Amino acid sequence: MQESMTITDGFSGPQVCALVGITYRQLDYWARTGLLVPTIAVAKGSGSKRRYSYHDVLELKVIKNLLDAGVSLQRARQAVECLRANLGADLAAASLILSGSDSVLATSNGEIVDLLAGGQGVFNVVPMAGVVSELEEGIVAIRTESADVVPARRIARSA
Amino acid sequence: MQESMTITDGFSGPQVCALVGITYRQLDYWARTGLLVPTIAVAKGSGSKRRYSYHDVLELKVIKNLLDAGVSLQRARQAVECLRANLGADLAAASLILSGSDSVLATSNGEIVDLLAGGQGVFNVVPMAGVVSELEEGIVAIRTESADVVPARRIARSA
DNA sequence: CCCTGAGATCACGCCGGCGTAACTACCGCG
DNA sequence: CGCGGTAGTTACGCCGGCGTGATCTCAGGG
Repeated sequence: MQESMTITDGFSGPQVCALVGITYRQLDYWARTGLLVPTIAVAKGSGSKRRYSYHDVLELKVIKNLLDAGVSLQRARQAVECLRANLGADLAAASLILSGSDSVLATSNGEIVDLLAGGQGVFNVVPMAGVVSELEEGIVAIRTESADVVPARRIARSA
Repeated sequence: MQESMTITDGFSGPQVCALVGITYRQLDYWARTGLLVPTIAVAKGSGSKRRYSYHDVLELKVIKNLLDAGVSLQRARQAVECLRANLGADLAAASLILSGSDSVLATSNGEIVDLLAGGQGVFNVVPMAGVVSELEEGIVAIRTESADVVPARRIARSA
């Protein structure tokens, strides 16, 4: 998926909103307050376009899931930092765990159990497999929609 | 601990604040908005006294821990409901898990792992052992303080 | 009875998060 | 160039949660 995407690709603001299931207002607010700033291209004024990477979108999806679980944006900030510190990890096989001011990407059930057993306070656990698969489905869907539009034009050109 | 407490005992508002680590304003707001209404005695106007049971205080401690983990009051409401539905459970050996609109008191690591594996979305996990032990320590402490005051009077009386 | 301490209540306002509508600017096409 | 579509920006206000200070009421003691 990522391999087929070049650096000039990425996702527009509205695309991201559709993929992640959030309002444009939310996305804008998060960009403005520095929670999640697009890594490919920031906004340069009215009429310009932000550009988000695959990893940006994944992070946003995690934020959304945390919000749905009643977790605050402040706390979600911690999750984003952890994910950005683990850019190369195999996320689909991991669970992101927030505990106090620590954050861990646990890669086995044993690791999770150990963390929970050693804990005081509440843990927020984000199984990443679901996040990744859901996002990939969404990306396939919008790429398919875009492809539907483009080939029609190309057919017209060759005829 | 609970056995030594009769129905007329319980904890005052300010005692609860000290035990749980919250402000009076918070406690008052939660009582007024119905998040956690004291079960022994509600407020009956200015100058009256609320009275909280041990289980009330335990629930409040869970709420506080959830807040500290960035979880919203709305979500904490779910935790309270689950705990109230399990009044007789051995809480010290369980973990409270919030998942979507479901809540479970898991009593084994295997159960926790199964829940996490079957999940979409984010889990809030509250290991109850820490909550219970911390609360019991706190209760011992305030009972000790109260006892310090009372015996001194009794010594004076026998001398 | 009066006073004091304790607990509850009231009132105002702050802050975060974001809904909603209107406005601005950019880009591409004819 | 003009126009329309699209995306970003601005502005106002709502709501939840609660800090802070002032006020009210109850209960007990002198």
